[in-house]
Amino acid sequence: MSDDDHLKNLLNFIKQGKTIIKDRNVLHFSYLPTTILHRKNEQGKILQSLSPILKHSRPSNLLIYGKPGTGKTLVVKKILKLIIDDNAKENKFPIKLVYTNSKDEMTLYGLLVSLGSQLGLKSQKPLTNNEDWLPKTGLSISMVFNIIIKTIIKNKFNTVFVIDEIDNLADLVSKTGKDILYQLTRANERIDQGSLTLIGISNDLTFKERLDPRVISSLSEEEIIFTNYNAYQLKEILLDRIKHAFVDDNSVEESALNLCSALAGREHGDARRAIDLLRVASEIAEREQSSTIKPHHIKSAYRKMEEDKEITTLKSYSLHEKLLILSVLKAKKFYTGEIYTIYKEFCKKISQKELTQRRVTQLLSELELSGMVSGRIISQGIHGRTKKYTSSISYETVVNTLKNDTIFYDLI
DNA sequence: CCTCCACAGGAACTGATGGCGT
DNA sequence: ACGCCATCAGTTCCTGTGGAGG
Repeated sequence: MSDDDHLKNLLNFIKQGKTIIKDRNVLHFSYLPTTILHRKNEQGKILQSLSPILKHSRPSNLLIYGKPGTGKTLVVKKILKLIIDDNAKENKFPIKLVYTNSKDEMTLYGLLVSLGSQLGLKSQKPLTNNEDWLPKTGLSISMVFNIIIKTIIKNKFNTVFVIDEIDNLADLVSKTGKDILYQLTRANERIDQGSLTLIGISNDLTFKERLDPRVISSLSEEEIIFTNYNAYQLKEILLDRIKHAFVDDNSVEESALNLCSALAGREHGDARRAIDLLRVASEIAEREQSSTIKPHHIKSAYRKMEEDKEITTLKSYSLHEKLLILSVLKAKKFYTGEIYTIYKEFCKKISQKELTQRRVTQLLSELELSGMVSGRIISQGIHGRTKKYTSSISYETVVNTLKNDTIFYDLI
């Protein structure tokens, strides 16, 4: 069958209404109208610890842990929406909810500005002079912080700051040496009108060890842990989505469903991944004009997602990082010294100035963090101590991704 | 038991960028 | 036009170290 014929067939298939997907949106993790299953306890706890805010007194700060795809953010957003809606009805005193994700804001400054703009601070200079505003750049961190606190006091806001992936922020804080987290947790001492509550969401259970002990004591007044979903729970979550997403409840074969939840359960019980997997599999099945989703659709979806992830990360790398990946693949013994030599040859071939070895080890560590390569420190006695790298991405994938880039012509 | 290799990885610094107010 | 401020890629200089071989 030619490509054109296949497309025509598919068009007919879709026109005849034989498709299996009814509502694609349901197959996205963050699609809210479906229930958040197995999180009753956690929802209750969060609501309880936030309840003082409804009585106009200061609730305790809250720290929420859980691996990715355990529904932390979803649950928090749901509860905050509930509180806001309820508050809007009674309209007694203003509650301001502010959500930021530290991953979206790569810098401390950006994060604070994001918080500020959600409090209603404008980034444009206002016409009247006595109005507060917050420029997107140019101020010192402490000035931005003071403007935010001033706004809270002036408006008597009961503010809840939700900081997602707060571990990331903690890293930023320790890198820059600025004490923002400490100041945030203690800001209440400066606020006589209104309040400030902090909800931190973290993927990393150990991140607290990296914090200032003063911050820990006030930040973790309450802690809630979202446990990983097991395969059985994942299956129930998927079943719930299947009910809404597909034309027919039986569109997903039992064995495929089991495989899907097992594959996702193996990787830290990540519901996001389970749902993504199902979505990609259903798209593949539809393209094959199959009436049901079979296990092999799940398998090819799994492979496709793995490869897609590798390709997108690879593409996002800088030239030197790409060169280093190539060097690791071309190396024979995989030691840092050898990789660096190969890398230098590559640089000479394409007449690029090579980076220092120090920078290269740093880049290699960064590549290791993102999972592109894995390294192991080995000691060879008199031959010194080094690190041995292996690439987790295949040579073919790298070549296929980089071959369109003319600069790599001579290297692959 | 000591030495000494071949790096790992921390700290401090530089120079460029980009945007602010005055 | 100038001084500030934050950020980032990259450099320079440095100390630390596991264990084979003497």
